[in-house]
Amino acid sequence: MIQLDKQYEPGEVEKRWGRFWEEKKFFHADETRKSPAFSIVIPPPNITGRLHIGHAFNNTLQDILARWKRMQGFNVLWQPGTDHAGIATQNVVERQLDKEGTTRQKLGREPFVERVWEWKEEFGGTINKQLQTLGCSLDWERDRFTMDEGLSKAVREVFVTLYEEGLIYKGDYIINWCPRCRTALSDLEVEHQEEQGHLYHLKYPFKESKDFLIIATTRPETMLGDTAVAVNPKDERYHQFKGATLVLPVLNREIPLIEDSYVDTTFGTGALKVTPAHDPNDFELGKRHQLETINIMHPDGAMNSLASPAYEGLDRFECRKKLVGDLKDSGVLVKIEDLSHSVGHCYRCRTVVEPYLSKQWFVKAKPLAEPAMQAVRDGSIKIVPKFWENTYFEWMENIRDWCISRQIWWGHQIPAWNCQACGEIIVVRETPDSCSACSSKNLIQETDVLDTWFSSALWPFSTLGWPEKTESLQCFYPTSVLCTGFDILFFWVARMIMMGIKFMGEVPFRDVYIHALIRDSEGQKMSKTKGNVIDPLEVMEQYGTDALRFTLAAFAAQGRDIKLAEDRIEGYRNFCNKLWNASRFVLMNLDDYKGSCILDEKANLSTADRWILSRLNRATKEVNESLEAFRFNDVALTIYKFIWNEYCDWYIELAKSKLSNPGPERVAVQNVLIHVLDSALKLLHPLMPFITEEIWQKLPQNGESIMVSAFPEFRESHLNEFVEKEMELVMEVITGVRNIRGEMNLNPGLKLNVLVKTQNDEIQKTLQGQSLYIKELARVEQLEVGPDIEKPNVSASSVLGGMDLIIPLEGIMDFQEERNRVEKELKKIEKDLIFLDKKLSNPNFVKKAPAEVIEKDEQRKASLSEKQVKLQIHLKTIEQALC
RNA sequence: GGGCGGGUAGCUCAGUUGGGAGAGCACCGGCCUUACAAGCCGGGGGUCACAGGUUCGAGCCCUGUUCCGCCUACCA
Repeated sequence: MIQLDKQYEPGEVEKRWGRFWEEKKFFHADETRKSPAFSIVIPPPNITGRLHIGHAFNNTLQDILARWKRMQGFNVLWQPGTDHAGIATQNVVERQLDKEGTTRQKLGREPFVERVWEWKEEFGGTINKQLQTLGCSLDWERDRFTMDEGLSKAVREVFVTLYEEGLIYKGDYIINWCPRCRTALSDLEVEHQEEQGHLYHLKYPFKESKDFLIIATTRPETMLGDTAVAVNPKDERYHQFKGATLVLPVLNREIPLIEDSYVDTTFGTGALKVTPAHDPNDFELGKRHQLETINIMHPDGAMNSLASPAYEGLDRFECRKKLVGDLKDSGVLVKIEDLSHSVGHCYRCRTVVEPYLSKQWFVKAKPLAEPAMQAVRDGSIKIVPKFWENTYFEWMENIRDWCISRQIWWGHQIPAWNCQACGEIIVVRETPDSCSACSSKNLIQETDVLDTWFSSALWPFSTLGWPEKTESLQCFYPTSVLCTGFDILFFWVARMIMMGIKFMGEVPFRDVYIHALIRDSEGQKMSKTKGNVIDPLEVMEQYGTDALRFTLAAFAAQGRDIKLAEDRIEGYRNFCNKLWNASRFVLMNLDDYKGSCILDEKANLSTADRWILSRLNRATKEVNESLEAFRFNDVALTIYKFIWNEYCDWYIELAKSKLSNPGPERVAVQNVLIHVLDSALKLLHPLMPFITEEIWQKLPQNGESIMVSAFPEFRESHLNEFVEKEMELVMEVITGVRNIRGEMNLNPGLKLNVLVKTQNDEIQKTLQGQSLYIKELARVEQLEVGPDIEKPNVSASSVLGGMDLIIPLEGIMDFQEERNRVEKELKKIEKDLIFLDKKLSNPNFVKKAPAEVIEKDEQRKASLSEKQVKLQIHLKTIEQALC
């Protein structure tokens, strides 16, 4: 006899089955298998990462899909791996060095990179272990890292090919520069924030006269790099100064007044200071007018010698302060206005980003973006929910070249070599030993590394062995679904599509499922600094992994953000326990059971049996359809309701009476109980893998694991609308009796006699046939059903659809309670009748609404009227008794 | 500046073709009914942000307003 504890204890169970699945290699995907493939690549978490609620959410959804498809018989690959996370990881190790009182510069490049590898070996596996704890069925044998050998080869192949095709180029441009990380950033890596700043108005005198222009700037220190002042050619205010020369204050540099239609006449004074080396617009302007570019800053954000000795060495913000003071003293500063404007910050360290002129590598984006847009347009890739397609197109249409070089050390070093003899740039797959132009052996490799997202963009095929033509690639590319948050739609998803199409000639995935992001209960982004983090590991510890996973699935509606409420987790923990106890009940009643979980189709099934089978099939249908459409919340809700509100609340209760006597009825009920439980566990398994495995292993089945058992399929033959109607009727009577009992404060233990008066033969037959259920579940002593039942004067009564429910209460009747109850109900009926009357007396409604809608309303009106009359009569007798 | 998402019960959220609004938690009343008190039974609670419009009929479709959140953008 199998015994379960009274409460489900997840801790030990989860460890046990996690190990079991691992040992049995159930997560392993075999590319030689014949069955159709289903593949997902994990959004590779950073090796610096620790499992946060976002990971838990993202990976739970993927695991649900993987487990579901696996049970459906697909050859499932869920590809694991981690990302080297260039800047983030470098920062972590740099902080470590800082504690040791040293820096990466002191250490030198190679030893530093060595140090990062050491760090990776020691701590890089954390996130994978945590994903295992979460139950993720990733194929760990295929674990990849964006810097491992194969992926590095892919990166090199892609870089060289793009360079050869002219899609990668190097040049001097204004880029976003983080002075703290001392590297370039792509446009995406800059986070803009609206901040309260100042607009400084400065006087720039003309060389030839005493006149001056007033220009406005938010970054006064950049004036040290000014090489012109620009006005709009249409701006009549400045026509008289055409061709004039100005003298830059402080430095006394002579700079020209130029005309360019870019200048907005309505902003400030309509005169714009031009700093080509420190502003992207000014840079373009400078190119158009062949202006000199003067870079006044060191890479760390301190001013250099070109900023004049007075400011050299000062940090940009100190310089601003000092300069403003000086300008004020010298009368150059006219006024300071408050101005709120958006300021860019480094997405890794929050430092204010500086537009900075430097030599960088870029990917020409337009030619790659075009086919990537086409793929979504023609449906080769489907984005779910669809509204994200707009955002995708919006960005892709305005895409700008991608700055891919980073001045850090941790990452893929750019495969380009500079010939020290002739200046040739050599970009090749294999490290060259001499210059292709002048044969010099004096070559130095480019020191920059690639943007981390460059290697991530190749993830769907690089992980499968590309550029080799591997069997894995053949089998699993294109992948089936990509599941991710919208925060990396541009960073990652769009770039994967571009690279996938370019290098594989085929989209990287068929569906992109974009889920919401998890926020705290205030709707704020969770972050350690705010202290509003829900730690999934703690939640798993406290409530169990299955409860967490189910909660996440239940919250996964297709919106934009999720405010996670902790009490919901508790609620779903209770659901685990409910399932546990239902199973406990079933197993307790299986001592003499010789059968299996397979439904005995020949058995003589009761109405309740056929009802639960019908309901099971509806649930099965819904679960499969919802999973197909990535409606995880519907999946969760459907199973929850089925297990709790139908299987537990009704079927198990209905089953009890039939279980009490040995015989064929008991066997049949045992069979249905176990069959439905088995199916429900399977439906639930993708969401709650651990508890379902634990219970399933105790059922009379001979499979190895629920995770490789067959997922339930919809069977139309098990739908039975007639039986569902019958049971609805039975439930209505039971609920009706309970309602009266509750409302009239009758002792729950008190056995009642119940009369049901009805003219309807079907109802009579059903209630008489199912009277046992009513007696058991409503605690009824005697049930009498018929057309000519006399209603005793002292009785509570309510009118249900097509029948009157009468409960004689001689001696225990509280007339006042009954009057309140009936009056309450009459009020409701009156309200409904007024509404219906209005509707049905509207000629337009009767003329235009579909016949079935009108008929439905008319029937409702008739039955409500009948109910009203009966209740009024009943109320009268109550009132008489009260007098 | 442009775009997107949201405003539904006290709280957190569902609501897939338009036919009188649902769940969980919280609340009220009653129960240790031998699977489960992390439970069972019953109950109360909503002008579906606001204003128009389309329609016989709108939480759902259209227009406008407003509040919250996000993305995007070269007005110094």
